[in-house]
Amino acid sequence: MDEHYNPRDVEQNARTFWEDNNTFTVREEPGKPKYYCLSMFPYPSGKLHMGHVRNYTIGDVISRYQRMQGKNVMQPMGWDAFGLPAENAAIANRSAPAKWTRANIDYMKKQLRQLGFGYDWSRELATCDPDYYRWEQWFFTRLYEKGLVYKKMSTVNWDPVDQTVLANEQVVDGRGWRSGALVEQKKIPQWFIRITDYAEELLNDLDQLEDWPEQVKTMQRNWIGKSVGTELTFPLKGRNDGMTVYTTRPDTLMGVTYMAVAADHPLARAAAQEHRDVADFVEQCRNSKVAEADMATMEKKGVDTGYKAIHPLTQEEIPVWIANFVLMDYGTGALMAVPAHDERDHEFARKYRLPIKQVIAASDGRELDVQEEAFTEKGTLVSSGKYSGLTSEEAFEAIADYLEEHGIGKRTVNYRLRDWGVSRQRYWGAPIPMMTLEDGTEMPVPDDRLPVVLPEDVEMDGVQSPLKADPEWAKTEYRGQAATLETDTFDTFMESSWYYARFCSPNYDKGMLDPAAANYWLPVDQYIGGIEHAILHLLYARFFHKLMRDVGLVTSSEPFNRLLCQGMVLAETYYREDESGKKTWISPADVTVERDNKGQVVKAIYGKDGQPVEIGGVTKMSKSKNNGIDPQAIIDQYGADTVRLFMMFAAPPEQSLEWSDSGVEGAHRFLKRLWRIVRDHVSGGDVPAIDVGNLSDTRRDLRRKTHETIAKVSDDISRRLTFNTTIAAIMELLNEVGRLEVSDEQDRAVVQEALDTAVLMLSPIAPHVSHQLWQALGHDQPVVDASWPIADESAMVRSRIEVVLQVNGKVRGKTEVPADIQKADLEKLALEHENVTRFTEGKTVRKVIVVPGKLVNVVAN
RNA sequence: GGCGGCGUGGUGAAAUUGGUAGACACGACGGAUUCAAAAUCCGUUGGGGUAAAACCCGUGGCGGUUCGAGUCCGCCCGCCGCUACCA
Repeated sequence: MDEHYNPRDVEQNARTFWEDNNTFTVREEPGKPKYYCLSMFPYPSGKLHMGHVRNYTIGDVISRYQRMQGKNVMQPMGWDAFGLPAENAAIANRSAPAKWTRANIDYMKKQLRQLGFGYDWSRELATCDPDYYRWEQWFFTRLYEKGLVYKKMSTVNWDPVDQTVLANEQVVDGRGWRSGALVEQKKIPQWFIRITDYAEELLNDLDQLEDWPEQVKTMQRNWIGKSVGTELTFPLKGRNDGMTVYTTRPDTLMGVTYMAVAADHPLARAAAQEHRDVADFVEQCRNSKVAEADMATMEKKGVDTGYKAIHPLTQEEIPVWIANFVLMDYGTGALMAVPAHDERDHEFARKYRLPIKQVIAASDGRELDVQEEAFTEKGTLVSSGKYSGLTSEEAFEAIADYLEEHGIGKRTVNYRLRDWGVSRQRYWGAPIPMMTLEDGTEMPVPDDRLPVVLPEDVEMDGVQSPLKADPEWAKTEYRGQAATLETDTFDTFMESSWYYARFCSPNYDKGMLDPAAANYWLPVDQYIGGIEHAILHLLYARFFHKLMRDVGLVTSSEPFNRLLCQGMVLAETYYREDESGKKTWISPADVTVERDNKGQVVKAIYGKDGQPVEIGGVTKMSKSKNNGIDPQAIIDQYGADTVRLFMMFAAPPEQSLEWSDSGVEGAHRFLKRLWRIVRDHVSGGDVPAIDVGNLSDTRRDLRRKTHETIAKVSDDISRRLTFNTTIAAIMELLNEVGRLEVSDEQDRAVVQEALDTAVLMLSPIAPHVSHQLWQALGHDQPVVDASWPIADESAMVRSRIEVVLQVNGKVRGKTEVPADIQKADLEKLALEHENVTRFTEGKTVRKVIVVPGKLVNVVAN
């Protein structure tokens, strides 16, 4: 064993061993419990960033732990290879997106290997490979046949920078979620998948996902946005048609004082034909709709159409307004306004002096002034004719019944979720396998012509997709009839919605999935990825899984049993400001900090000129703040194990993690120390077996610590997924080893057990150094195949324990007592304790609370 | 505005079921080793208080429940994330 820890050699050796032995190549083994551990695959942007390193380290730790539990562990890796950055890079470099992408994949794969992740590389896939997207195209045509795909002309979000259509979900504050450009409105024919057909199931099945963070499930529920209400039609005075509205509060029907429609609503257009001011207002709404960045402060505005609706119960005439807060896309694009019981309606009514009529009273009878403030809770109906006195719930049913009986309305369920638009006007994506015949018929590309291959040898001009620029590409024929292929490509969320399933049979060429393999491995046991995918990716993947089930490819209904969302990686920022207030961000790698003698940072110095810089606070690593730390530099300096160890130690996985150079050094120091302790120990030669029945107190103490650590670490790593406390516990164990004065062979025997245990438990986190140390400790079997240690209950038994003595809840002393002490004896002992009597003197003891094995609290006053 | 999360030493954090607040690290300070430094090892390290103890204060703030609250409840302040008028 080498004198010093040399990560470069140690890590190279371990990697060579794993590669030579195909350690991580797995196949289905019926009868052996499987464990499918998946980390979200990366977009091959060029090189790994710290977020990847964190994500993949968590996945690898879990995988290696499960392997040591005897599971048949599959941990695959691949590439989410389609997407816009490749096009942008290709334009900048005057090369092809495919070439750029494949070069990035090669480099990042090398980095992943260097980090020692135990992937089954034989399963590697890239979504830009025709063998992959071929089956996506095949699947899409199945969905088309099932009527789950349709095309519609619709107003879509047009991103003028990316030259692409964005889904509603991809528009953030009226801007493209990637480019940040203001989104424009444009009408384009688009392909849609009917995710709304599955809205109910996607919502209900969330309840089965016990091991998903509650936060993510809540976000998905809100996104699906189910509401139960009533649709009802108000006749319009002097017109043949009526206006249909959707309400979740039919119990407030008697409080309607005006109606409101969206500016795009047919009624608004009709009114615009008749009145100049209405036309102006409609035009104004259309232009301001998406350009308005801060909708929260947007003033509610409206205009009276002049139309009158007839209240279906009272036959009263109600004015119809156009209001800028009514959305055409939700419900029917029109609503019945009940200003007394809805905040938006209230604000609007006050502004335009429309009447406010109370019809709900608070259930607890408290006085309300609905002229001042809307009362939005449910309660008891008042001023509602025959419905007065009913509760909101009763009135909901009674009024809905009435409307249905009289053919005025019906109960309706509404979702906020919209269908999934999958067309993109980009080049670098999977071609949508549809074609249009000369006679205008649209049909899917037949199976035997799939895949529709994306040409890779192209030149990007930055304006038009090469698919659209080349008039020849789309030309085809069908049964003698000329036809043209669709030149749009799929949303890249399509590829990432099923890759987890393809990993089960990545090279299968007889179908999308090999059902035997898919049903052996699926569902994924543990999925790990960033919280930013909490809604979109995870919802689409869940949707795809149900679609695949309904096509007969898988038997399960949900793809991911357990989900872990890791937090962001943050770093300090530094900057300088010039006279104009422009900030120049300086990389933390070029800055050194000075501290006062309390350890407080007082100054930051730029290494290149020795002058101070401003400290800008800790934020997510990003290009814009120039605070990204390149993992490669850290790996080169300290080795992969140090990086992995630091990442797992600095914070629990769900929390954000702050990068710290000194923390990295600390992690490295720990590994060096471990190396030295093992080296010193093994230099003493072989050790005898532990004479368990005949241990001195100090040896028994160390042995107890060893087994307590096993118990704690096993729980932390499997149930709690708190790797930071795992590492802390192993450090404690080693500190304990260091404290034991080794004087004879039995001392060495308990030290051997402690070190064996420490190395085993550290091996999922720092696998390279553990590989070597395990050998050095005298084991022939590689640590990666070793069994996880099992805590020996008998070694954890204590004969004496320390209990805390409290008076009125304050700690007044501690005392060591036999572990099996009787409650009465312990109570007596406590009351006689010197420091306890000091505080009970002159008082009456009212009560004594004994928590067995923990504490005694004497209550006295 | 809504929903969710968080707030603990100089710093990252721990405290798992309401039961010893600050484990484990980082940093800082002191010491050993060294010609010197790096590396390494040992010690101290929430604040006040003391010769040392005792003791007092302390988990964003105020209140409450409890024998006992970082943990539960209410209100308030601050930070972060998601979401954006969903009838």
